[in-house]
Amino acid sequence: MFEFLEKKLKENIHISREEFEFAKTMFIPKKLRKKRFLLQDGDPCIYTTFVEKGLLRSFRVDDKGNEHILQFGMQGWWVADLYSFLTGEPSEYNIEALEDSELLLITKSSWDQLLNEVPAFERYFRVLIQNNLIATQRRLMGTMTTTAEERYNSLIRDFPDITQRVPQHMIASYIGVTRETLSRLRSQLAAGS
Amino acid sequence: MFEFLEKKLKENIHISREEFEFAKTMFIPKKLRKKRFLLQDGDPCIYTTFVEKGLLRSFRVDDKGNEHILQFGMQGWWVADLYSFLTGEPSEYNIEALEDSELLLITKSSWDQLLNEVPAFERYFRVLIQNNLIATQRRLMGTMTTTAEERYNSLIRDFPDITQRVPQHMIASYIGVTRETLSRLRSQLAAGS
DNA sequence: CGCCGAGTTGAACTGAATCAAGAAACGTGG
DNA sequence: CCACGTTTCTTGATTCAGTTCAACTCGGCG
Repeated sequence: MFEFLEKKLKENIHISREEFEFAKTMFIPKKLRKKRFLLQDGDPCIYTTFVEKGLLRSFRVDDKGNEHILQFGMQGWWVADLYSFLTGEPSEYNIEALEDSELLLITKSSWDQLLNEVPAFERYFRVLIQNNLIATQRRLMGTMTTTAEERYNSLIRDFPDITQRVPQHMIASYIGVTRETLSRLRSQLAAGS
Repeated sequence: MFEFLEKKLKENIHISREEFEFAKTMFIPKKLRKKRFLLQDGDPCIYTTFVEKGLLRSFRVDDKGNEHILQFGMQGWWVADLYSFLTGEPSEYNIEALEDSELLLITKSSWDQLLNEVPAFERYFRVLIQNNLIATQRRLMGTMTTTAEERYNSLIRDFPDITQRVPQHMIASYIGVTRETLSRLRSQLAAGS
């Protein structure tokens, strides 16, 4: 249940066996079946989640009822609504399993304790958040500088298997277009190649 | 020269006088006159910069020659192209002073040393980057869910003095529209109120 | 004085959204 | 294992927000 977390930690930081054993006690293992929710908007996001296995999505629903995906969370990724997690305010996001998933949950107070008692975790999360910030800045500039087609292409370049694992309308709501537009885009791409 | 940095640090973390004195030796003070560049695309971003006084912008120029502003850096903010700073790769961003500015620069190796020797700095930057990530995620979702008008309104709500300090075409390239569109937007707003 | 960057306004154009309808794929219960 | 309803995907017609191109104004500054 902790294999992938251990792998990811060891890739990034150096921690002792005792520290890892201590860390393990801070997490709550949870299995979440496909289509079940880990967080629903209106509720506070009380956990940060590590994906041991499976696939999550975090998304917002706007006033017109359209979904907008902030993040897909695959194996080895962390998923949460950071703002709600840190402040305790109600979240505007939903987190849903797109596949049967095995998760490791950690509460804010356990997380704080972990960062205080094991400085290597402070570093681990700093680097993690740093990389996430870089990726999010890229995606933001992408929405301003590139067309929907280029954004689609770079998504499948970065995550080739995503087309097999998530329905197209969700890919559309990740790159920021309607499903109709993505459908037309794809038929043009298919014709052109 | 270090007043504002000291203030910001003390707001967020607890460090001893010795630690702060040590930190001060790691920074390179620099004055940068309006319209001068701190970073030009193609060069690696070798510094992370704290703005003691003045105003910076970081922006990209796309293939059509249009500018897209990633960030305004006002007093108390940090500015860099994180990716280039961390990897040493050439940057795709420019950083320019919009007002005569007083800056504190720190190189990657000094920064690494600071984080290693003073754990409170590791925490400080983790929190800083975390807040930046939350803000960037908000802005990203904003580009997908809101109109140019709403984005303009929330910008001036968050930074009321920005309209006095930066020309309108730069505000346009921050919210992601052309200057013409912003101009029309504003005349509608003025008429409606 | 003349020039240049900044801002405004108008007209034509365009990429994507919206509205609408149908086809294909999927899974759930009988 | 099939039947039926739901979800997903596609295709077409129309609309719309924002871009592009172009011309003109205004204010500062060498």
